[in-house]
Order: sequence, then C-alpha cells, then structure tokens
Amino acid sequence: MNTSSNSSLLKGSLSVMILRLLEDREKMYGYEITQKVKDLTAGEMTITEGALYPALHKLEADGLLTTETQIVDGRARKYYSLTKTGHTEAAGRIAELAAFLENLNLVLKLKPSL
Amino acid sequence: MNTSSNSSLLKGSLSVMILRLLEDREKMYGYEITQKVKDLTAGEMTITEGALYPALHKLEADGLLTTETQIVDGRARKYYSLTKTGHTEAAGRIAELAAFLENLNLVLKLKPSL
DNA sequence: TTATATACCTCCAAGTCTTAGGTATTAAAT
DNA sequence: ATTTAATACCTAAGACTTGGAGGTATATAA
Repeated sequence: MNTSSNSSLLKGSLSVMILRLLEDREKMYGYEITQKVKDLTAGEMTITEGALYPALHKLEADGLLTTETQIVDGRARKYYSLTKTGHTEAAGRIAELAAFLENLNLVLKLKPSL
Repeated sequence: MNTSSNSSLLKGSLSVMILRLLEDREKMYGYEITQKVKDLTAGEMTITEGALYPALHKLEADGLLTTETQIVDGRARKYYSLTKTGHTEAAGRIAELAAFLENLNLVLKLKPSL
C-alpha cells in the first residue's frame, strides 16, 4: 500500500487491517476490501492486489478466515469471514498493533528538549 | 523490534525512528539508540542489533548519515549524525510516516456502524 | 469496439526483520 | 580468581511481506 503517491511503509499492518475490517463487516470479498480502504482513507491508501490476495490466503491457511464463493452478476466473488479463532486472534493482533503504535509515537513525538 | 514480548510488526519504521532521534540529538551511537528507544517506551520496544546496524549502514550508504569513531573507556563508539541531505530526507520521511499512521488509524478505528 | 470497472489469481524481485552467531572491553558479582 | 553482565561493534541465513508486472474473465459505459 502507499500513502499519497509512494512506497510501502509499514509491512505487517495489512493483515491486521483485514482482520479489523472483518470484525465489523463479518463478510467481505477481496475487491471490496481494496475499495473500502480507499474510501476510508479518501484515496490516500491503496491496497495492491499482489499484497492482498497472498495475505488473505495466508489468513485462511492459518485458520483465521473461511471462504464462501458466490456468483453475482456473472462474476465470482470470494467472501471471507472470521472463524472463531479468527475473532480471538483479531482482537489480539489489533491490540498488539495499537500498543506498537503508541510506542512508535513515544519515539517519534520526542521533542528537542526531552 | 517488538512490543512487549513478541514479533516484528511494522517493518520500515526503524529507519524513520533513527532519523527522528538524530534530529534531536545530532550525534548518537548504535548502542545508545537501542537504549534510548528502550527508555522512551518503558522497555516495551526493543531494537535488535541485527536490524539496527544494517539500517544504520544503509542510511550512511544513502548519504543521510555520516560517522565519526571515538574511543571512550577503551571501547570504540561509532557516532552517527545527519548530513545536510539527511536533515531534508528526515523531515520528508517523518511526514510520510505520520500521514501513513493517520490513514492506518482511519481504517483501524472504524466502528461497527460506520 | 474499445476502455473501464469489477473480480479473481500468481510469480519474481526487493526490502526488512529475527535469530543466531561472532569479537572485544570493562565492571560487578561470586 | 573467575564468571557474568553490561557495553559496543559486526555479519549471515532464512523468513516474511510487499510492489510490480503479468494473466484471466465478465459487464458496462463510451
């Protein structure tokens, strides 16, 4: 993903974002996730498909997500939802990321005098 | 680096943290950086040496840092400081990270109804 | 008829990190 | 006297994530 125009910044946050979105929506397909992130960030963050699909497949392989394919308007959609384990893991990983971000801010917000 | 006990979360933030610390301190050595981060985060974030030194060397190779070795108490210390380019780049990368973090929060803070 | 949006996928290269190892000095503890 | 902990630097191998490029296919709009 990127911010405004450029490069990848934080590797490791994508899977947490996916889990977070699925906590609220309980059923989403890949393309929908890319659009949702774009919407939420006013187009500033883009989830590339080359990152998204491998991430989804890994989460599924790890037992955090299950899939269900539907045909809508002649196109196949693969819906992902959190498993029981997925719900538990999601909460843990989100908390972990939140804690990390707080610590990151402690380092970044540091002023000249401190 | 880690939060509390575990794994790496955000790859890519280390070099920005280094640049940020050097904006304020204008001269730091590797070991000092690990300790500073530990202090600032109450021991919750640990910069591993296997990540730190390659990161410092890359920043130096990219022309953002210069080095100066001193012997203190019989031990060699390699001090790093921002170059002119380093100062400019630091500001840019910090702003970029800040923007990314804001967007990340837009995704993560999302409530069930939104 | 062509381009755009929707919708999935894989592979490769690049980059970052963890783990584990190495060297060496000084100070504290046993 | 000797071992451990703290200080201080370093590298190499492997895992993992990501971006970019490419591929397939349908529906709709231009």
